[in-house]
Amino acid sequence: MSVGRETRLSAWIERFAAHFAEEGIPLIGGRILGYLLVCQPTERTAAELSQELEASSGSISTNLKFLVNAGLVTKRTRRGRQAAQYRINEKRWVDLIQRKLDALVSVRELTEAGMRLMSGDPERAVRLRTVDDLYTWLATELPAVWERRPASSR
Amino acid sequence: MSVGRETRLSAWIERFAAHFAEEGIPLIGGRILGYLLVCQPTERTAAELSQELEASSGSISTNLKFLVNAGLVTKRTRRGRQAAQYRINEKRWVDLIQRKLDALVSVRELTEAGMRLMSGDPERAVRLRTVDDLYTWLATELPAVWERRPASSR
DNA sequence: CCGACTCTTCGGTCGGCACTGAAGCCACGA
DNA sequence: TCGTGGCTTCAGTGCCGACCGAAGAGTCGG
Repeated sequence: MSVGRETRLSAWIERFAAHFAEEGIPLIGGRILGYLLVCQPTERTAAELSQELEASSGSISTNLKFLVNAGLVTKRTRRGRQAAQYRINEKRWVDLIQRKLDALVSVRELTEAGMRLMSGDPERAVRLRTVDDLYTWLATELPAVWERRPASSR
Repeated sequence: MSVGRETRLSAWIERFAAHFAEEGIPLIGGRILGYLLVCQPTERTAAELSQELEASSGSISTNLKFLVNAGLVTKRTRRGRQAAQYRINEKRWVDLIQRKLDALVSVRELTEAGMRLMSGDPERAVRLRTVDDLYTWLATELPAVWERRPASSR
């Protein structure tokens, strides 16, 4: 008998989380994202996430707060003493990518500042100029491409 | 009297290093990069870097090895008991950026794998599909833009 | 082979971040 | 006002990576 679907899914979630861990998102935060992208039903309580992902209630709370704050997860409260429900807000994934691109392009401000300090000594600036040219090109091209992204992602 | 040029330059180097520290490059490695981009003359020995950047010989050695390995710095050895000279290899800065873009685009492989696991349950896949579509779009657009980069950066 | 100099390696230290779990807080119903 | 249950906060722990500096390895001229 083959490995069950759920086992393969949790392996996928783990890879997913590992990738974003390299980008600075805590492991448990990445697991929450991966899990909420594929779980059925789509909404989960903090307690369910804690059990399913085998993480402490504290970690779940901290990471949910972070993700809700980033807009990637939506919190839905209910009347009564019922637990709040969390679901992925996949429409906001664009923001994640945009932040990445912005970080890349923002280096240009640094190289520009450096070029200003080097003004008056062109010879000394040639190395920095090569780098500055690159980021200047990026800063003009990337936003243009970004604007042309499909309407479905807005 | 105003702040001297060298003081302002080291402040710039510090900002430069701080930016790349957020991207995972050790602080001292970033300082080396910033310094080698603007120092005059363009080549420096490890001992000079150690003194100028106030870092231990061990840290300088480790970081130079890392940067040389990444292609961003070139090591030039000389006969006699002379110390090797290091200089920035600014032409390879494109590689740094390419790695960044590749990392971004590579998420698509993850989302695709997830979509495959979800095949047979389209309803359950709708959230992941939104994210997958985004990365698929990125994976087609970014390489195309990258190819159009100016010849001066190749 | 020796002495001088440079570079790398490596144990040790330090700081910071992720995570835990318990205690406290809050919201709600009774 | 009290009790119940869920959520957040926070001190404590462990781990990992950056950094240091000394010791060792390598390299060359004499």
